[in-house]
Amino acid sequence: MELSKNFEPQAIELKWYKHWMENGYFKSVPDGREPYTIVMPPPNVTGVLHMGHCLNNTIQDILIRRARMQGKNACWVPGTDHASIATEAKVVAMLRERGIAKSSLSRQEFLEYAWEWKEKYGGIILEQLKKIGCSLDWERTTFTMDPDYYKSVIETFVKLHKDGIIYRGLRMVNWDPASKTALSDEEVIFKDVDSKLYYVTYPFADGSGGGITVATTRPETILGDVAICVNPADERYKSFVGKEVSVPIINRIIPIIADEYVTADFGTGALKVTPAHDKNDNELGRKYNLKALNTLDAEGKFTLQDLEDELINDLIISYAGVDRFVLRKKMAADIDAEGLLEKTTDYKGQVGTSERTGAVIESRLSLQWFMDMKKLIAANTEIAAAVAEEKIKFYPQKFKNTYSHWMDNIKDWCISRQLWWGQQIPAWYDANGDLVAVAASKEDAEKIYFEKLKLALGEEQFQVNKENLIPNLFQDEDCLDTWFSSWLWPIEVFKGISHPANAEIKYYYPTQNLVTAPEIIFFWVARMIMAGYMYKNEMPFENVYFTGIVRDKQGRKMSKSLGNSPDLLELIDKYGADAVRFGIMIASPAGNDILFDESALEQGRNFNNKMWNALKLVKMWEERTTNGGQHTTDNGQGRTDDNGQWSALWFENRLNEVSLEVNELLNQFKLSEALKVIYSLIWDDFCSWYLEWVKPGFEQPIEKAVYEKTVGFFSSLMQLLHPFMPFITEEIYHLLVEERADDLCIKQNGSLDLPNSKILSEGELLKNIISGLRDVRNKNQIKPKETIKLHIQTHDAATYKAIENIFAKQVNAASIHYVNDAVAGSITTVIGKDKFFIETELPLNTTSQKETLQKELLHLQGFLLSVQKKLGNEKFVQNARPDVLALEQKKKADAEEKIKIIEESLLVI
RNA sequence: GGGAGUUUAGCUCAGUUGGUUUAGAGCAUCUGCCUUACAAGCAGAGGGUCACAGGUUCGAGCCCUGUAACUCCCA
Repeated sequence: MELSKNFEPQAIELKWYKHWMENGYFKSVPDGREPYTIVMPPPNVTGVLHMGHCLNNTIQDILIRRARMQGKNACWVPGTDHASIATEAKVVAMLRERGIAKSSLSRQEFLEYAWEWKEKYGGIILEQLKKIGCSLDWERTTFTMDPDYYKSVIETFVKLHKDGIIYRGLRMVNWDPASKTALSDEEVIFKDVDSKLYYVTYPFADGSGGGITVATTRPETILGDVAICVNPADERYKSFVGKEVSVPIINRIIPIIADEYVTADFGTGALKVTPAHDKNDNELGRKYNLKALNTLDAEGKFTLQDLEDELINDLIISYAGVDRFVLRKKMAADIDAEGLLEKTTDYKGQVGTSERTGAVIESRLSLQWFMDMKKLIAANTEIAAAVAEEKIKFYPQKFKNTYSHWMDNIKDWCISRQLWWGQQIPAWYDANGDLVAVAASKEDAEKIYFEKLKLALGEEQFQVNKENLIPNLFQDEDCLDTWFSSWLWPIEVFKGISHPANAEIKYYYPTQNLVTAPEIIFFWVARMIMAGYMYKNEMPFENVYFTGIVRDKQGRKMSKSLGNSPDLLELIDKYGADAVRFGIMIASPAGNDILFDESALEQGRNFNNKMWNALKLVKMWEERTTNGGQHTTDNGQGRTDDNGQWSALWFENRLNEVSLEVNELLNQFKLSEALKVIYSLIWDDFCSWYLEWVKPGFEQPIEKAVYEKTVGFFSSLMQLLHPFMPFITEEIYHLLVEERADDLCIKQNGSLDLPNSKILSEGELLKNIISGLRDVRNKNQIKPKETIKLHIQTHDAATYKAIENIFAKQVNAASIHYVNDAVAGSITTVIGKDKFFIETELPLNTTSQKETLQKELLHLQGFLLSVQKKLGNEKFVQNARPDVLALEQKKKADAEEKIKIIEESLLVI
């Protein structure tokens, strides 16, 4: 067979993915094997594959493929999230493009458009995951608004309401004026902004002249002010407390009050209190029984609604409908015109913004549904304990603290959203808008309605008026926070809520690993743990692996707006999926951000190419094997020649050694390190050393046994690498031996033998000799083609005899002799404790040899000195552990011996 | 403001309960090679006061205290 010059990934990737699918290798059904389950964090249904997904899913694929090869029943569940806000925003934008306003549609009509959009664009991302080789069980694909899933979410809500954990209340919420919905605290991102502090004076109402000056970043809320507050200990204002001042522009008379809450050294030490537009002000307002006057509407525009009882002038009327940020400047100017703006200064502050729309959040008093988190956690102590006690393990561990800290300071969760795309809140109201029932269906709600009536009217009256009591209930218009459905994910993908105690949930739950970003530790991870303990009385997963954020070369977060996020599909086309997987995995330890650099993909592609060429080399030997048998032959130069047997023995041990190491690393989730170790095993040990050692001379045959061993090693290497780079490894596995009966994808890992340390250290010696002698050749400018005669002065000729044939070939030595004395007129070098004399035709350059040896000598003398110092220290000798002491003594003896050898060598040069 | 973490070669990172050769790897750099698998390659080399200042110890990259810079989370 003719193999291409370089590895060409495109065709083979398609071929193998199809083959794996056709054979159902990714499909999982419960059986007698141990399950190994991962539920994929469901991407937004409208999402497209980006670097973060690629990293995240590559990691999951590595874990799941490894488990599959370890004989476990590997099940990786795909799916998508309906992503309420994000998707609704996209649908609204799409409608706008078609000239349709959301407000012109009924809920039903809007949802029809949304589903149409979902069917068309939803799940593109799942197709893209196939390109990077993800071995997901596609038959299990789940969507968070599938009928069963939807039903489960509703049932969960009803039950939690019944348990008193979900409640409805008028609270200050985070309001997103762009999408006109409430948000949870977790959806608010704080950002640093350059703003201004406006120093506004409120004149005393008694006309005594003067006033009190407050510093505010938000003059646009001034018309909602109901008090001025100072710290009671603040000497400057003590006499002011109890006085009244007048609010600029509207001339409302408000009191000056005192409360510890105010910090005396911020601004002027006086705070304006606006209960309708600030959380803390709202607290103050409640404490002192102050009215909350709302002056901003749902879109963040000025509204007169709450001011109608007051004297409103034309200026105030002109504010109606003006956007908050425009209003800020306008009002500052108007206050200035009244002579009440003392000054403005620059100020670096923070504002909350919406995670989805980026809009600046308003605190707004609003009637919403909440979950009482403290109550929930108190009833399920395992939620906090499981992580604290490491029943659920976090990688890296530091996130354990983050989790605990959040748990300790948990706030109620606002779960209602003023959106249509999502699970509609199962609350029912009567014609007056009063809440009648929380129930999964209208029928249930009506039943409850009648029960309540019966209770209120009495049986008799109820029966009489039954006919006239038409319920006329309507459902809450709002829908639930997306995360209120995703928190059921690991349970409901196996129908654990909709069909409890079914065989699947029993088998697959709890899952083994969750791989996700630390950003959603509160949004999702913590809440899944809650749901797990509440509904299954069991943790949802054993391990959580937190990936880092993918950043560009300059450390900037990848984002659409910066345009620094490369097109993944293009990268896959250019480098191949295996190379992309390699590139993204090679430098991404758990929890660390990864700096994405295309050169890492090049490294991956080069690695592919290296393996491809190794394959070509091995295939060249296939037709030229010989049955020389196990005996050694005389190669005519007085050296024994084992035809590669020793090399094969060495590599077998090296392979075992590294395989054990890789196992250990993977058990600790050190994926990146494991890949590095495999990379080096293949490139350095296998290609650079082993293949060169067993490589026959030009057009010479290779020992059949060695050839077969080599094919076996190569296959094992592919098996070791397969979870990381599935495509090329499967391809090479099949090309190495044509007509294989099995596929690497499901090949089971065998048990590993402990390596023989003697062989391994001999291998190290061999490498050192070759490197050392090549260095000498380089430094003395001996051309690769020129042969040398090698004389070795050693006490251990036996070890050398076994490997001399190998290093002779590698350093192009025509002959090897063992001597007892220095060889005159040769280049001298010291490797380990042995002296090597190199005879060449070239004139000798003794200066460079001397320099090298002297440098080495200096280093050894310095080293010896430090060891001697240690050993000369009585306290060390008394206190150090015996094995440490013995080691230091050995170091000393070794150094002294080496120094002696080098000194001797220097004498004869 | 509260909390967590990081600081080791030009870059990205390893460095296990303190002792294994006066600190390791990959990439990048430099030198020499078109050697019949691979120039997307081969062979070799150089490069670090382990952020800084103290301390504990016979012994510190690792433990303690302080300082500085950076990052993340929370308010």
